[in-house]
Amino acid sequence: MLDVAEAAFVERGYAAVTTKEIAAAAEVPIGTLYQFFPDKGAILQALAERYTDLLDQQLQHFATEAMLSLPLKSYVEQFIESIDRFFQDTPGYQAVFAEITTVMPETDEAGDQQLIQTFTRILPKLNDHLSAEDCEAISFVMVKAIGNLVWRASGQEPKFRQRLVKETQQLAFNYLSPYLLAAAG
Amino acid sequence: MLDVAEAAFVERGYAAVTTKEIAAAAEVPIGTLYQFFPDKGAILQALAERYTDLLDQQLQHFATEAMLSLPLKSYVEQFIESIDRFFQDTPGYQAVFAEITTVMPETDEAGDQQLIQTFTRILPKLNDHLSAEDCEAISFVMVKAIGNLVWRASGQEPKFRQRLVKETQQLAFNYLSPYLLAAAG
DNA sequence: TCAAAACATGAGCCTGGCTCACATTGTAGC
DNA sequence: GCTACAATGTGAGCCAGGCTCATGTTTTGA
Repeated sequence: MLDVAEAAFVERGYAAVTTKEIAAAAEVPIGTLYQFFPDKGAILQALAERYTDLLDQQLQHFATEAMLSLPLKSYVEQFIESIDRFFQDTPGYQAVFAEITTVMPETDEAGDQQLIQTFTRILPKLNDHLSAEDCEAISFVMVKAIGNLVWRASGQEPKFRQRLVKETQQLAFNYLSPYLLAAAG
Repeated sequence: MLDVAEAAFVERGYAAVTTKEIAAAAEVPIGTLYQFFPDKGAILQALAERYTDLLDQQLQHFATEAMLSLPLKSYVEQFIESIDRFFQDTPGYQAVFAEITTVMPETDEAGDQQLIQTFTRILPKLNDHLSAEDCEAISFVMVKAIGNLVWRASGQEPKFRQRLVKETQQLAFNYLSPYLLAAAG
């Protein structure tokens, strides 16, 4: 049912898809659809949560020993590549989150907050001198800046997209270096 | 008329405001409203263009001799402070652009593109060794990353917001340094 | 076997964007 | 001043889409 809605949203956009269509495509009467979801927005929200959990899971991978022991440069590069790949492989994510921001800003915020928290928990493992405040601010910047950049990049021509991903890696590395490199105070 | 719509959108959000209400508040019949704007989205678009021009004008200020001769650090700091101030002083911008992204993505894209172009024209004045490609990629990153960061920061608690603005300045400076500092190749 | 509870259904309500037939005002030729 | 015609203003109502709820239909349990 969610999958049917997802496919429709991806293809034609949230606003253009009617609840009647979703119900018809899922081969259930509208009444039944409204027993599972209190309103149209809830369908979007359910999808959003599914996606955020998926992306969050990917981030978790960067909390593993193997990853944490990499040089910062490689770590950041792989991190961003992984996000880029997620966006490429999950076209629904974009379709859903483009809408979520306006239709349900709280849900969008909650999703970002989940990612920020995950990242805030990773940071001390890279440098245990960082204060909690630092970690929160850095995570915020990373999630909001990189999330938006990679998202916007994914809509560009492949060649330019490649370049933008590289720039994003540069941006992230240059930003994090002073906080995370051994030389930092 | 635009001002009436703006006030309503800021207060209650685009979706919650009906065209009938706008017409009533502006003391014109709906028919008349629809002579000025082909549809509800056009009102939003008109507001968006007004805002983008306003912000673009602020960016132009950073193409002046006086500004260009500043050290990169101060230049970047003032640049971002200026954007932050714009967001603070122009609550309508946020209300409008939160919607624009989904309701009229082309318009949103066009707005960003206008800012990117302006910035692409400034960059060679800071370092004339940069290729056109470099300039475009850097501008893209700056507009999308900083725009989003400052926007999201503006919804946070004042103290945290301050911190985020500082981090954004750091982010921008660290990113631009290799491209723009004399030492750079 | 039969109440009564639980669930499924889709006709239709309601709201909000937008239209268009009609009213009003403005213009020009006599 | 009067009439014909154009330009403009107006708001009742059309239509689509989100959502409800009265009415079946099935399940449960005594």
